[in-house]
Amino acid sequence: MKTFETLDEAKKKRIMDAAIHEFAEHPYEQASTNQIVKEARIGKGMLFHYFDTKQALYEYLVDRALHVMEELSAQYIDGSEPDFIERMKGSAKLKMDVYRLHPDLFHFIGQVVLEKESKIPKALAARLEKMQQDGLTSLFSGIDTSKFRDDVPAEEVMKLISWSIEGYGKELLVKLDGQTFVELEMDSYIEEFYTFLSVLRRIYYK
Amino acid sequence: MKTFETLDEAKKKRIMDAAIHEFAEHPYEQASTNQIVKEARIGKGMLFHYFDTKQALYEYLVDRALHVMEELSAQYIDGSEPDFIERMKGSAKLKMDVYRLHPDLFHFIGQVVLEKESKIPKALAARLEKMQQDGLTSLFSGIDTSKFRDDVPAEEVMKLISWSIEGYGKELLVKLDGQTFVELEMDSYIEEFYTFLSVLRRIYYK
DNA sequence: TTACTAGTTGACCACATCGGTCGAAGTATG
DNA sequence: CATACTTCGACCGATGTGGTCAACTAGTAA
Repeated sequence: MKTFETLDEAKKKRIMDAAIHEFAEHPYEQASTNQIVKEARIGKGMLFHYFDTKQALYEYLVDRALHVMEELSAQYIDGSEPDFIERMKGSAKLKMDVYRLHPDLFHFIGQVVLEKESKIPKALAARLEKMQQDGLTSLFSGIDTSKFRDDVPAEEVMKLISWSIEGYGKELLVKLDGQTFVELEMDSYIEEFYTFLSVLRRIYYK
Repeated sequence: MKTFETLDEAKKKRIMDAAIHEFAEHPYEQASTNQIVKEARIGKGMLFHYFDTKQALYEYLVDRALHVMEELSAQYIDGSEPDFIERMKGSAKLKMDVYRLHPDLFHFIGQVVLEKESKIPKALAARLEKMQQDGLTSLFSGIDTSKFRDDVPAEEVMKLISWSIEGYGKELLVKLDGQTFVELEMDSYIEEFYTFLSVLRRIYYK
């Protein structure tokens, strides 16, 4: 790990991308260091020179992934915004940007969470749990529920809205699958998303 | 395969359950026949006596799975029902019962669909595709859209409703996770589900 | 030129697991 | 006792694993 940090950025990125990609697609035991060095176009020796063991590489990646998510979450999600849909908008944009900039990050973190017996030290596990916890509370607490229609419980309104946005996002991902994003196109998708949110507002707000 | 059909039901079920479970959790190449015989509590020799190869076992399982799904789909989904939510109700009940009676069936079929280069012969692949196609059309075509509220396009109303039901179902699964189902409890969940549907009706119908 | 260093490689190691085989032991029937 | 049918799991060659290490390269200093 000592020498890894001093590598030129391009090679560092190649290695981390390859490793995150591999760990995103397979659980820890099935993820192959052979596959990682092949995709990163480095010799096997180098990987074990930078990281003494597969486990050390894994923990390094989890740490970096959590770091990125922590930074972005703070940046995108405003816990003081009382309007539910407005807050969901931030969360949706967060997801979109993560998908664009770090396509494998969500899958990677997902795999870490799914791991049967946690492969990570307590300190990392705690950060991971905190992130999950914060993700929920920062979305659903401190919301001004008086704006919602009265004939459905506020709790249920929030669930229905988030399920709808989730479904919309999933459909969008399928539509975008494989497409290379030009910024201009992206803007039109965001436009469409905002109209979708206004529909939800019409349906679920007074 | 000749002798397999003549086994006593209990052993047959043990083997099929074990095999479907294994193929549901891993893609074809990673699924282990060793694991299957262990879980089914039979010797390895027997498995390769009933099915000559892993591939033959796999194809047999896909055929049986499709058979079950085809039967149940016909039984639960009424393509002539013009009310959208009513039709979704049938589909939701189908899913619930499959989860109860054949817990690994959905995952198994999902894995078959995900397989990069299809491991199944054309005849099976065609049945699989037909099932997926029918699943979509039988849910969304021939619906009486005049009942929907006018300020949102009918297409979008149907998506919103199905996303909401999907979210509800997923939450229910988490709640039920690990719980052993007593029929009585089950009824109360169905009751709750019907109230949920009536909420959706209030929201999305005129 | 020579000597030393730092970076890099992939053949190689012991081990595990894979799909599949097969000789032998067990059981039932005659 | 003999014959036939089940059943088992040790075993096979092939493949893949995380990790090592002798050897090669390129640059620098004397």
